[in-house]
Amino acid sequence: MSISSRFAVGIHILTLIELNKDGVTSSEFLASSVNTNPAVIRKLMGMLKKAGLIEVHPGIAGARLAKELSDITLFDVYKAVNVVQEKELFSIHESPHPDCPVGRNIQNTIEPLFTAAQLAMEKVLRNVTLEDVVKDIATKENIC
Amino acid sequence: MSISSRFAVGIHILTLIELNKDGVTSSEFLASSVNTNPAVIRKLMGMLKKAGLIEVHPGIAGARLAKELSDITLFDVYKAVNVVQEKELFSIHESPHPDCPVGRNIQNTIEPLFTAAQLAMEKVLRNVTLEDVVKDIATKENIC
DNA sequence: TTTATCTGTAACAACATTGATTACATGTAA
DNA sequence: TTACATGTAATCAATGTTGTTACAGATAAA
Repeated sequence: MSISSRFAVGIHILTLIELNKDGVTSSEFLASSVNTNPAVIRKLMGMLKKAGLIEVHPGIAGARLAKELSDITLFDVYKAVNVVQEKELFSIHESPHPDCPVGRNIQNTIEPLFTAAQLAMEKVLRNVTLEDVVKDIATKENIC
Repeated sequence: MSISSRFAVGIHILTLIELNKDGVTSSEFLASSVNTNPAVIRKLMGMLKKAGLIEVHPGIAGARLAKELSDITLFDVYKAVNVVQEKELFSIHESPHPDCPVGRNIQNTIEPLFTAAQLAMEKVLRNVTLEDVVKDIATKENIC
């Protein structure tokens, strides 16, 4: 099972808004680049807006970044699109049997281990900004 | 979205096999402790067996660990129960538009970042063994 | 004010995965 | 032979994802 591609698409959206900042980045334009439906993009834009990452207004075409590129980390996007809940990357089975020494302790024993693993993953995401992503694409395109 | 509880149940199974090593750990016994169906347990036991973590034989009740407790890491269990594929904790949208500078590069740019995050998470799992889990439960039960 | 165009959002379908359940074939030992 | 265990397939309900359609509401321009 994989984490929803909303995360990757969210990064795509923000990156394209930046690289197209001299133009109008509408949901249709984004949908074409991502290769999906404009309604899907608008739903994601709603999440990014709610998280304070972009500015977008009903009736007005286009979206703009609400923060500096270097102030937006992949973790911000990850949280914005709501793909993984806090402490819930891994799920633990409910209601193990309380009469068993393992059953009555397994959840409390496992939980901090799973949380530590999740936090390690999230720490990597915190250390990458959209600026890094944009620069990497610029390098690949030789427009640096 | 969460990683399947097969992972947590796999840990539960192995831990209980160890703590019940003087008895017979059948799928029914395990199912009772986990609070699920014996067939679910047998399916998981099949995965753990295939990964070389336990020994179990058709027609013979009970399972035994195939390795030392300290030689089984959470990562081994995680791989055994097949909850996350290599490089696929995060999914990336397919077929972005090749005519767009972002569309034609986003996958290659994002992939190593996602992989790094996944590896950081897995590294934590590699550093915890079943022995740690069993000891923690023993401590909680005051049977240390 | 009307019209065109955009965002915001809800409803629905198609699909995949999970976990539970049932059933039964197969293997083992008494 | 019998009792009981594992191995495994089929099915189902519940859930989440993604795509699609439709339409309400906001805005700007004619």
